[in-house]
Amino acid sequence: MNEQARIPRATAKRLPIYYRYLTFLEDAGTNRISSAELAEATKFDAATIRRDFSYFGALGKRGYGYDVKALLSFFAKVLDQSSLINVALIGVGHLGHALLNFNFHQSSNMRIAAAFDINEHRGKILSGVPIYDMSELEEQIKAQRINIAILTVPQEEAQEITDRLVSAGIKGIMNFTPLRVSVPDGVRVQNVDLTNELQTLVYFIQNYASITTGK
Amino acid sequence: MNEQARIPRATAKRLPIYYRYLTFLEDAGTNRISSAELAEATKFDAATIRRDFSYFGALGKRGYGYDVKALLSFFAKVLDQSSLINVALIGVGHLGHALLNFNFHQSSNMRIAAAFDINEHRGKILSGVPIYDMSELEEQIKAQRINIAILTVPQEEAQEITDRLVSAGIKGIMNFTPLRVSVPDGVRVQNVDLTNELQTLVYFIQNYASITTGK
DNA sequence: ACATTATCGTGAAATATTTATTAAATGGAT
DNA sequence: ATCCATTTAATAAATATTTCACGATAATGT
Repeated sequence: MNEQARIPRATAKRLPIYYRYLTFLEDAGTNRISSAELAEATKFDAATIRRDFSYFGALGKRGYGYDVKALLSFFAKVLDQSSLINVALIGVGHLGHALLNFNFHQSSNMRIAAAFDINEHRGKILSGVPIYDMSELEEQIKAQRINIAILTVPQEEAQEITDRLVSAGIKGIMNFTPLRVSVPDGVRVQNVDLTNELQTLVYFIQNYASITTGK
Repeated sequence: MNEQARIPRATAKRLPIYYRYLTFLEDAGTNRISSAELAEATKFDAATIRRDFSYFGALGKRGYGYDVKALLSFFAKVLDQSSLINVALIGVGHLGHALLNFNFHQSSNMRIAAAFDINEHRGKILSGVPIYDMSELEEQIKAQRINIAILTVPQEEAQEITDRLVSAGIKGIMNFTPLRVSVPDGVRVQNVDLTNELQTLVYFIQNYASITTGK
């Protein structure tokens, strides 16, 4: 049932969550896991989990569950955990600083390899990451073959910098600004809008009182 | 509640985004806006936007578009922008610090009114927000009638603190930890998992190359 | 060896969401 | 005043996603 027909997006978004929990289980020495236990930990419905896994083939054993090691090494391949992925951070303000200290590498194969800001920090190394001046953006991104960027600049600059990122070869942007930036086809933007998340939370509390599940 | 049939969740999540853009338009002195223009700014499909608005009744005029002021004041009511909403921040690490400096109040009716951490910062005031010791959690949350919390504590403590928050009356949690915490019915959790967002971005870039839209 | 139990995989049903289509209404141009 | 381009609202169709329900099957216990 495979030949890699495309996986539903909703499933794709859950993949990293499964992956992380599986690494936790392996570290804990757990050998087997059922969809029901996985559901308990991830808060996704057990049937959803089985369905998700089934897109990749029959990974489990009936009456038994899933073998943690096997599942983990399979998902490691799916998520391509084999190589380190370098990411650029654009804008080293408060949030940028926090992200520099946020150890992505600890629980994934990603790390911030370069950060950019206007003058203030240039030349410094913060949390082991060199800070470059914005003028070096294209040069460094190309030289370091980075194709993912985290954008934490003031809203006013977001579109202009996005354009520069795209022309430097960036293919994915995690956008922390409230502006919905425009990008050409082939570039993907993941918006992380903290004010919205909070406002949505407030709205749901006031209007959908008894429904629990987030995301 | 009201005679209003319940709005789809997908729509509810877009509401704050519409709201913010409408405030921007009003500030800019724009009087009318079409779904197509709104689509350009928000990156949602114009038909989706019209459908979203239509759940609230006929807010627009055919052949004309939407009146910015009218739409804005309507959404202000829907999102209950009338009163200030106090939020608690639990955990003042790097990310917590960034959130203290992140001016939610500027673009919404929310603000962090109290922050909690173990000893290090207790008694201080950071970015105008008093920092309390974790031991005062229940007391302060009840006294200040806070029902939303932002959780940026180490994963190991997340569930225990969540339980305390819930028993103190918290109804909504914006969870920055990778742990999927358990909460009773009536409490809503919004997970913001930065590592996941990045990993998802990587996955989409590698597997869905030409599809742009995020979220 | 056999029964019992656990648990997957999946077709089908149910929900949810987006997109296409069309008729009706509006404002502005002629 | 009439026509035309615009643009919504409503209905229908198409997609996407989740959930149900159950047969199939592996592991375990007797």
